[in-house]
Amino acid sequence: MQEISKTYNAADWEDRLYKQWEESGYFNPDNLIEDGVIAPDAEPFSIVLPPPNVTGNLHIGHASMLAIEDIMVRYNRMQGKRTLWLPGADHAAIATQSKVEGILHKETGLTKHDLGREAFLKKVEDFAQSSHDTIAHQVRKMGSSIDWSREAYTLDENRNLSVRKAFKQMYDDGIIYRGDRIVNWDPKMQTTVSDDEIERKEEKTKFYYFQYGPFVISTARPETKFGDKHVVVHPSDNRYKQYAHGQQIELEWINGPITATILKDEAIDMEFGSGAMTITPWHDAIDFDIAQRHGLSKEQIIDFDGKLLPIAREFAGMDIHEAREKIVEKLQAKSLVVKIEDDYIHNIAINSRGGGIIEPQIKRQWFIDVNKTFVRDGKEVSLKQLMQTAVRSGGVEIIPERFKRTYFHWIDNLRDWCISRQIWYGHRIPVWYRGEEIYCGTKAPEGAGWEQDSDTLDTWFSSGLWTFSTLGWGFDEEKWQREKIYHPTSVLETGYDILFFWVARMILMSEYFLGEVPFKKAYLHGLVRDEQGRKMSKSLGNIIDPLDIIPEHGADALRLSLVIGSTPGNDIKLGAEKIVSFHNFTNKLWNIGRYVMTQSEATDTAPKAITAADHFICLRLDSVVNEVTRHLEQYNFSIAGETLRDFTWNEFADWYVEIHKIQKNDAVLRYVFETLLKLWHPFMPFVTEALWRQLRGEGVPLLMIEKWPKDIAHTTHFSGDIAAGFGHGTQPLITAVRNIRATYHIDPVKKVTITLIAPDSDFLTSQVGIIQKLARVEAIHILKEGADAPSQCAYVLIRDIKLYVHLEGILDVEKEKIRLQKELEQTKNYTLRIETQLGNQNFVSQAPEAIILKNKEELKKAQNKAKEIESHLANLL
RNA sequence: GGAUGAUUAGCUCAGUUGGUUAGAGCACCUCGUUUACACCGAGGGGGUCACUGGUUCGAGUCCAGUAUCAUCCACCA
Repeated sequence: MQEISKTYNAADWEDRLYKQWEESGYFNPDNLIEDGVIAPDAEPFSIVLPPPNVTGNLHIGHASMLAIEDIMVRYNRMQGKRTLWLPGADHAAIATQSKVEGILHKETGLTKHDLGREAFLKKVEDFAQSSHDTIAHQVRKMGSSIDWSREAYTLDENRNLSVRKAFKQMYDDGIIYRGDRIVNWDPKMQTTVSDDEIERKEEKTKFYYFQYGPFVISTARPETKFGDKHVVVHPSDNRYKQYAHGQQIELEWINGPITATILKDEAIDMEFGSGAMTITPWHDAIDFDIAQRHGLSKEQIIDFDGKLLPIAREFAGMDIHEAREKIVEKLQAKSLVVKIEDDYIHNIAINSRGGGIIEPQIKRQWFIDVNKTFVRDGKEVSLKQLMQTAVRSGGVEIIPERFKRTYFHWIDNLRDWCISRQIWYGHRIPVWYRGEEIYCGTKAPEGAGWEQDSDTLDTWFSSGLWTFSTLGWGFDEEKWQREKIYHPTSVLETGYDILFFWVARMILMSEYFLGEVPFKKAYLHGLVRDEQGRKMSKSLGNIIDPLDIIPEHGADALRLSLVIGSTPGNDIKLGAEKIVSFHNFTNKLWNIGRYVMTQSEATDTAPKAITAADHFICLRLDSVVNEVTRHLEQYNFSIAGETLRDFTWNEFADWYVEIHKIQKNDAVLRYVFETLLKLWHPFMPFVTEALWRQLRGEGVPLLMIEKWPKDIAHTTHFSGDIAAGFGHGTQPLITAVRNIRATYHIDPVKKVTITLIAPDSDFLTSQVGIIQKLARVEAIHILKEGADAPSQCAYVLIRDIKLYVHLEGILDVEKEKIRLQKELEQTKNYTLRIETQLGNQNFVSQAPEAIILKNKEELKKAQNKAKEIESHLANLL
């Protein structure tokens, strides 16, 4: 037996073990089949890694995502499924370009235009590559059992082919169109931004009231008002009923007299300001809609750099922020200013991807029409409807369910998706122009003189295809045919913050191109926050970097602290203390292992005899196996982990191991511990694998591919009557039946049979109907007092009625044991037999007192009075 | 303005279709170093489950309202 360190030193093991796993090839399901670890026709289980942006390092949120996904993947692999976890990275077009522009400017003072498209793109690619390498390293550090052989990038050659195929198909179907529409223009980054990428920030500003002919209009942005020649009021606003819709008036405005037209439109809020407003259709989405409704012309006031156009006359060429005060001065000189408020709170729109203040502009862009209908399975549907149906029908189950509402609400308000961006880093739009000719295809058209559209696609267009573009769709038909067994993927695990950006768009794309959902379940995890619940950010200095934690505490401790205490859709708070406590736990497990190793040999598989304590721990283990399995199936990772921790520490280590010191049963000790290692493996892959190798020797198969424990080695038989001890004489019958149901975990839908023994049968007869209905009782037998109690029953006393519930075959062993413990002193007329199968032998125990011995009290005695306990236990055999 | 969630021990949180005396980890107090572990063990204190009503034999759990906090969506020209 080799010397084993007293404490677990994660750093000594982790890299070595990861290398061993990787070299085994078992992260790749093909190898699992080839080596006979799983059956060739095994059920697939697949997850795509939400591709991290190549904008830098992974943060703690990524670590949490990796931990949860690795639990699912390792668990399902051990369940014998054909398990694939497919990695990749996202080019994050606008975010990455913006980041590199920033670095470039800081380091050299140059802009991307100084370098030119090609040279700048080279820089971005270099940056992306180095980010990618960092990320891949970090993903490994977390212990992620990912199939690196299938790694993909949203902007690599293959994905480009998928994107082109997708674009062309949508273009040919008329789903993608080009149009002049109002878009969110970022003058700083010189690109459009989608509605979802906009962040709003409160700003205190001045608010101006101007005289506009007979009307008073208000605005926070006087600089947009040059071209306003329509004043709009609500149709039912009595203040303006003397004016007719379409009526023209002459008035004095910023640059002289103009003719304005009065419009009546219900979009106006009568309560706000004077209830009258002028519109600037080119620079405001609502004004644009009003103008569209009334067929008005639109005029651009501000150029794409944020400067005023010639319509502003002497202000032309001026930056809009500078111009504002000057325009107001001019209006003041003309006595057109009615009032100026100073503390007006108003929201400004900002490009959340590191850009500037959004200026709405009308621009020719590419859009995906979400409302256009097409024929699918003989029915007219739109993309919106496809997205709705996928979730409504249960094809995609969202966990937690409440996000369904958010999802539907978002779709209801969804407008056409602007997919073109005026940035360089991304998939070029596969459209070519030659004069008036336009060509869309997966390859450049033949012939000279064609020029490709200079815009690129929104990054979410390519990530929307991710579940199938990674499996060969669009670039390798043979691969796709082979691998589409993994589609739809089993589950998508990602943050709720990208429900709209990504989750919804994947559903859109997959439904459109494949006619199926991209994943069967969407598990949405929360954000990781600091101890005080604040977002982690550089400026607050509260960032926990996974790479700082892992060397000191180990990846396992980090994983546990991110999983335990975390429920889907809720943010989790993480502090150093929590990590330390799980570090202590990994060490605890390590030391239990040390004890097991010094006490037993790998050959200890069959026990010579079984004591009551052995039975008890085996029974408990079985119940833990069942609970943990159930929780994992239901995505309750936190509860699964807690159940395991409580059992491992409080029952196995503190109780059974102590008993083992007095009364050794090495086979049972080993059996329980090795089963625990398997159960813990998905949560803590490193320390469990390290212990496994030490317990079994280096040459053995990896714990990673061991079979998940599920064998129920224990059966229980109860016979005789069991007294139920609640609410004697105080509660009505229904309550009693419900109590028994709850106590024995009887399925509420399941009907039971009850027997009542009472002196007053008339009273009972009158109650039969209601009891049957409310307590879901199949049959009620009423017996006269003095009749014999039926067997296989629990009974309860209610006043002077004895109620018996027939329990054959539906007793819950756990609950029953606990209850038995309490009832022990009062009732003696039962027997309890437990059979335990270990190694090919059956062991039978008929010693109920031992099963219900008061664990820790007995243990204390055992420690203090070893002799006494020894004889006590000996008597039980 | 609309929506969603949270409110349980000093702190962080469990509590899954309503059911015996509301749990855990950390922190705190007492005792103990007995060969797996002091990164430990034994024991203990501490909760009007935010508030007010309602439904029920029974409510932390279900319903209505209130308060505080958080997040998302829409935004007023």
